[in-house]
Amino acid sequence: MARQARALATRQAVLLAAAEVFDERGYAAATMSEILERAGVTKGALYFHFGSKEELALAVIEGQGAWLATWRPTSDSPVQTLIDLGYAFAHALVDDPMVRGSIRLTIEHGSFTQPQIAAYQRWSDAARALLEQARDAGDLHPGLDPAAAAGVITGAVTGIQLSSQVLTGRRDLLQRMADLWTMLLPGLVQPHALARISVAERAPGGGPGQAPTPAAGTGD
Amino acid sequence: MARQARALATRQAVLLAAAEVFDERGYAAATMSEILERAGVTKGALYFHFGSKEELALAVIEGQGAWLATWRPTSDSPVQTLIDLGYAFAHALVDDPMVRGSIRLTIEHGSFTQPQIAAYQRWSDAARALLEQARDAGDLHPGLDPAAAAGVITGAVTGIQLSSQVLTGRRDLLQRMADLWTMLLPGLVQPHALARISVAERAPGGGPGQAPTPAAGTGD
DNA sequence: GGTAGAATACCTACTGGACGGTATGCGATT
DNA sequence: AATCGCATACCGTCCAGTAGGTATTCTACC
Repeated sequence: MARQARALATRQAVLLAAAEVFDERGYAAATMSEILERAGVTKGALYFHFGSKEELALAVIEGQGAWLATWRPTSDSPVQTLIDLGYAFAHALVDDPMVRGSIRLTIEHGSFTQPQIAAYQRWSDAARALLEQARDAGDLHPGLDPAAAAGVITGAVTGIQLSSQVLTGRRDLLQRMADLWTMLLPGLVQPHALARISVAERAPGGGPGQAPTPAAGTGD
Repeated sequence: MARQARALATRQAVLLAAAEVFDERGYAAATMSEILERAGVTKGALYFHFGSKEELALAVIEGQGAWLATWRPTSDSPVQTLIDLGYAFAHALVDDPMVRGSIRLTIEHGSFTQPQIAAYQRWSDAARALLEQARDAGDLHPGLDPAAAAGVITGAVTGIQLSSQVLTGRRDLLQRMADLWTMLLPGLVQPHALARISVAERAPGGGPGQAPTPAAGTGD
């Protein structure tokens, strides 16, 4: 597909710079000039890889899916895996510029319409799949709808993350995540399952590293 | 202060139009031209009342505080009041353009920094006050921190609202709110108190109407 | 293994348009 | 008659995108 290694490198540089600028300024306020400058490439190079500002933003959003796709279960317990996923995501929100930019663009629903619906859906689907496993294992409260719970959890995580960012620059994100799980789990899982779950973060680092295979090309 | 009734009317028209446009496009993508057009006023009129685009946005954000300030407890039970407040807010998010625009601007943390922190804080403080009352009444789980719970609740509501907007244009907002309370309350209040609380929406309409006294003037 | 030439990858300079904000003037209200 | 409230016309700036040329890398053939 992409022929030269050099091309891949500049493409990645552009994507990273774009993610950073989109994260800091938002889509509309971000300027191509700042992205160019930060990536250390020229306008011609950028527009060779990405046909427009919007196309570039879509490629950044796609990075979120790439991150999620690298996630692997961390426990036999689906609920525990869900909690671990939440913490890994929280770390990515602090450390991984691609994820940060992607999330900001996803939250800004203005300019586009379809793509960030897909992004939300991906998270919700992942959570629902884990919750369905938990239900089948008899861990959840009877009558609890995994889809509804998945919606609540993804929404809550989204909002927790957002308020943490606005209020403290995400400095208290981990604490807020712990608070969320502490208060939410009793309404989801039965007491016998609750006893086997660690609500606090387990592994200090956690999460997939930088995605090895970058976003699929949306170019040309 | 404001001398003529006509002036107040145009000011309100501008504010309303601005709230709508900010809600639909976001701060940066919103143009003054569209606000002018929708308000049916000219540039001179607008800039007489608001010195800049940012000042106009701040006035819109202030509408959120005005809405919250008109809220009055709806029940003897603080927790029930909190739930009712959530539903009233959900209705305002659907019906009240000022609240919608204000929320969108609050969520976009890019251009400003201070004001929307205040907006978040107001919600968090309101929730914390109610939760402290609930704690003093012995309704909460012992050891539960009202401030932490308030943070979780405001964050969760923020995110629920946001995902509902992106995914369904807020059509399922009420359902998602009900889901949230159903799953969250067991982690907050003790069983004996839980029995006295209605998690579903109680009054069909609900919430303060359009704020009678508009936002305090930031113009001069 | 050297070279023509064809893609591929990138650079520079420019453009057209839109946008926020201002200067100035004029009727209405007090 | 003086302030208030608003209208019109204009300005400087900045930005996404493009046109057209240049460098780099790959392929093919000798």
